[in-house]
Amino acid sequence: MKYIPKDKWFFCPIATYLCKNKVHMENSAEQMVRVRFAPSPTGGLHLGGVRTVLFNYLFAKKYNGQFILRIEDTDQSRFVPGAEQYILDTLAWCGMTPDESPIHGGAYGPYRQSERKPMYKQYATQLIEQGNAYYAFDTAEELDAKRKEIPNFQYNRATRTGMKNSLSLPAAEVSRLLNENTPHVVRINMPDSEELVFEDLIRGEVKFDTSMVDDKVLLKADEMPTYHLAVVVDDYLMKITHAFRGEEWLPSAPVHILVWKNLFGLDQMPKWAHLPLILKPDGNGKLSKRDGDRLGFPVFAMDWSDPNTKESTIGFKERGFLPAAFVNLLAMLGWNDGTDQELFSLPTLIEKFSLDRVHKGGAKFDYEKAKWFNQEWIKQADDAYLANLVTPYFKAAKIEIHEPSYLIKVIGLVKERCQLLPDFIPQSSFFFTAPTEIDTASILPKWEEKKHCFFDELAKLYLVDYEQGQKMKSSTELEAHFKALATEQGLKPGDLMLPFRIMLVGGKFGPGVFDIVANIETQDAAKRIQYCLDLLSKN
RNA sequence: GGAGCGUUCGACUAAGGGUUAGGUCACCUCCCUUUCACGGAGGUAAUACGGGUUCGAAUCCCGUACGCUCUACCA
Repeated sequence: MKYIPKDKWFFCPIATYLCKNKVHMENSAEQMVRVRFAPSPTGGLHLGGVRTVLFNYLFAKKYNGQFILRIEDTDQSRFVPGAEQYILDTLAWCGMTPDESPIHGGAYGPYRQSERKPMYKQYATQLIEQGNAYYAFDTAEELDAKRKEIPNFQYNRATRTGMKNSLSLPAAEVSRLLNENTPHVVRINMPDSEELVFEDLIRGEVKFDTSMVDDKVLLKADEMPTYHLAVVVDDYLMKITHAFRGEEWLPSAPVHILVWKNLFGLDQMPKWAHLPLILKPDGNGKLSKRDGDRLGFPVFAMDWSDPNTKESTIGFKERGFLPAAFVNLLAMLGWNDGTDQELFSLPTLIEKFSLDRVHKGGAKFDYEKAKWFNQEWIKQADDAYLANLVTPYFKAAKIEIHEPSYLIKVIGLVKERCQLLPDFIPQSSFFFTAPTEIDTASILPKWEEKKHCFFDELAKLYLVDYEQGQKMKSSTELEAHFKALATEQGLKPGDLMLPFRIMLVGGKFGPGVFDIVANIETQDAAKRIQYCLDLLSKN
């Protein structure tokens, strides 16, 4: 294909033809793909939520479409300050920038439902006029009483005649109540027995019998829409072509389908895709924040502290996950590309993503595997990039970094043994400061005078080397020197390695012993040897 | 209770009528490294159950079981 400037390809018939926009869009081939993520800003963004964003984003970008963020804040009683900003921050951290949002703007705003309030009532009125909805005057108390009285009370065609609404009351009474501004809601009028069928992009054909669904509230007493009305009206007004949401929404799909049918026509309706749930590692339920607290892993993308309850919850970001790893592991929960590949960058995901490879069944979250993904991404990550991310942890641990290039070098040496960013501290602190905790217990059993002499000698030689300007620089040189000295004294080098390691790092961990000596100064090494020797003498 | 959705190793998944049911994480063994990790070589381990259809079923059909989601003037 010849190159077509991006701003020109709209006008190029060949490009339009080749453009992948039209996949899954059989009924309206010219439409631009538009998807939305529509969270309610009530708290931290949970794994499942971020994955919904991801699939939206991947799909949109795959087809050169637009990804919209719409804030569903119709429930004023659940408003939580900061939650919207948190969502924005999370998307930014993950690298999934919306094309349109409350802060990015766009041609279909406003993007907060609370600011769209005046737009909904007319649609509710239209439904009433068409006979697809009705006024209901029952108070919350009356409904509660009803629910107590009848165990599985449903407001539906069987019960609505016994309730206070414009279907059961005489017209004059209804007008009176309306004129007196009696608080009321608008409920959908579920038809008697109609089969509602739609094609779910993931599950195929899904059928519902309207006689089984109840008369959901569409417009609340405060004239705010419920989700059921808002999702339809806004998806229509914002020209959404594909609607992705969690599987928990499937049972209310018939309500939305019916509203679509009666308001805008089914041919205007976006394609639905109900994503499988992310399940808790043990048991089978939907993963909740509680499970993370209980099992010791994050569930939210980033730290969240609730301004009302003051409760704070750890996030993947602050636990030390790389955004690339987080996105990668989320993508693999319910999707794969059909090959054995598991490591994908965001651009690769965009390229490879396909809805027909999304699973139907829920996926249990496995924190161990999540950490493996992170380790893989740490291993691939650029050392300077990691240095940046890790610096705050060093500050928190009160370890001073004098020379950034030294940090970068150290990171290259230790990164393959770190699963999470904070692991860099124990894995590399000894490159900066002498260990304070020495695992002498691991030395003592095989300790002997000969070894003491050896190390005493080694320390002296290191001091000499330092004073002469550090002639021994490379780890190979240091190793050769060490082994020669050991052999000279009739000792097996191998028997000295573990004690030496412990003297330098404090325990049985860390990179190659001579890589460490080569990076700290020989004077420093000498000091550590002496310090440990003193400790051992005391035992 | 009702409706809807789902069900392959412990976990994530591949295989869409014919494979010794494959890979990855975790676990175990060994090699490398006299640490840990990385890397390498092996190992344990699965088609929920019962009927069909078929020469042949994880795969198609029907039941059953189990699980989950929903069943608010919450999303």
